[in-house]
Amino acid sequence: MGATTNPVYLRVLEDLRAQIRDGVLEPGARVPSRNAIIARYGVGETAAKHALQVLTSEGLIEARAGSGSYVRAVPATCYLEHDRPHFPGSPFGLAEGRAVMSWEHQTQQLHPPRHVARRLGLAEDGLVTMTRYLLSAGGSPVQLATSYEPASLTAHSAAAFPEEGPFAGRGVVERMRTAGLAVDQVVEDISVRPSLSAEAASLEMPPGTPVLIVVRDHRVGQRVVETSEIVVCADRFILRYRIPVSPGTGVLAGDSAIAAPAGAVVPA
Amino acid sequence: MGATTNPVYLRVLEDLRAQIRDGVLEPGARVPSRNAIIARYGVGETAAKHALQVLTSEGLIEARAGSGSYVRAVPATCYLEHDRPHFPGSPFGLAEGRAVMSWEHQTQQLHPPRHVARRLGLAEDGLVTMTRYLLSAGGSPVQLATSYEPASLTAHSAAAFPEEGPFAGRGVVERMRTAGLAVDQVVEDISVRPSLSAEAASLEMPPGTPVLIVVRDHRVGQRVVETSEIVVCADRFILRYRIPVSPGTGVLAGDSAIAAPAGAVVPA
DNA sequence: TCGAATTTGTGCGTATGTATC
DNA sequence: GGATACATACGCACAAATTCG
Repeated sequence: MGATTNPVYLRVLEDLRAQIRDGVLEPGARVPSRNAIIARYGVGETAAKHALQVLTSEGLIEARAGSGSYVRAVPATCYLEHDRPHFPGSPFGLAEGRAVMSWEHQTQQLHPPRHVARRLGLAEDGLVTMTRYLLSAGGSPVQLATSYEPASLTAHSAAAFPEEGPFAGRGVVERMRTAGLAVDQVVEDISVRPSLSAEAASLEMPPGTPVLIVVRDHRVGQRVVETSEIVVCADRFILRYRIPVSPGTGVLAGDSAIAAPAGAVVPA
Repeated sequence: MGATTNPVYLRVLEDLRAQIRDGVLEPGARVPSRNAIIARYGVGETAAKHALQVLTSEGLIEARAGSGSYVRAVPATCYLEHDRPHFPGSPFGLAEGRAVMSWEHQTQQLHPPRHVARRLGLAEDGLVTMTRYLLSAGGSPVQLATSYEPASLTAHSAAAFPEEGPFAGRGVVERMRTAGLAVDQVVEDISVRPSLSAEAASLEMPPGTPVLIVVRDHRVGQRVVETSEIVVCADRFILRYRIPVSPGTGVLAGDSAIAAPAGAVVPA
């Protein structure tokens, strides 16, 4: 029948969603099968199918043909603390100290994709140094990061490559300093999109489930000297920013701490 | 029939996706209807339906009942800058100065949900002051925020209610100061989940579409004196954090401005 | 202004292939 | 091999929204 009232599948969908959220259906637990849903909720096959499909596309359940649908075992959502010092390619580290973070990296020089060239303010034929990172903890992948910097900036310095030479793994700010560039601002843009299949494979997650994207620019004045994209699975991780509030002052100190005087707080 | 070879709907799906990607179907253009797909590709109704549905869930097209499906003209994703000073209930403001942000709010006292009580370190029967905000720009809703603070903290001060009296809209830090509480740290946790139907209604978006959740705590030492949840549509908005790098120093000053000095500022 | 045609949204049943147990 | 479950596929029906003559 048509939907004179609320759609039938919505009733099933929201009930199951609630059960998952509230832990009635624990991670790894089996979700009622199509036939079970038909019987329990008194709906048709289409509605049952549709509800399960939406839950799948939301990343809440995972369907295994021949077996059943299961609540996705989210390994206890993890906090990624901004600026755990410090891992190459990313300013985020695991909050739990025990989990050791390891990484692989791979650097090459190439002509960047257009959107990167635009971010860096580069000409068509400009060369960039691109470094890919895969950060893992306890054997399972956590973050994917891709960093771009104009090759011309560091070409003649000891820091031409992020992960080689005396400045390996020392961070963008310090490396840029050796090239005479004083980074004065970092901008991080946080967005969400469905994962591409390549990313999903690297991060060992089902393709299409949402990922958090952090695009981070290192700037010298208005000029962007490095830009990177950090990809993390959105349902396993929470990004945590800690913002100190200078105790002496009153007016919105907490909020403005992020935009104002780091000088007073950070040891020189 | 079963899928001995490639699924039928995939042929349709990938053809349409390619046409959208390559600009053959421009933003705003009409996508072939169900019947048109059936005729043109020689597939059944199910396949046509399924292909269109996947394109919809990927956000590539937008379906209007009675009219047709159209290539989605992405509504120019908007930046929400952290700490545009300053809007009640949220530290995020629109990057574009022109767009005026307006807000409604509503305050009441009640016994908080468990997860809030836990965050605030409150007993079972504790009372909290809850304020809901709906921030809009140009007539359309942008952010939904809910703030909780223990009623006992501000009960006897002039700042008992966030949006009344002399401290209306002055921000959490300043209001807490009048109650003798020196906020020294703000923690923001960023996560993603599918929108609940109530949220979706308030934000005028389709239910189930992912939303960005920012859980923000104001802390005095280890004690959380205010906690709030900010909800924004993940499709349309990008959260932007600007982090200043103190020019004098080298070692990751920019990054650590946000987290490292915690030892010096926050009492363990 | 009204009604017919179109299109999407939702719903039903059924069938086959294939993976899992 | 058999039972179960999901993926894909067909067709059909009706409600609600839109469009257009």
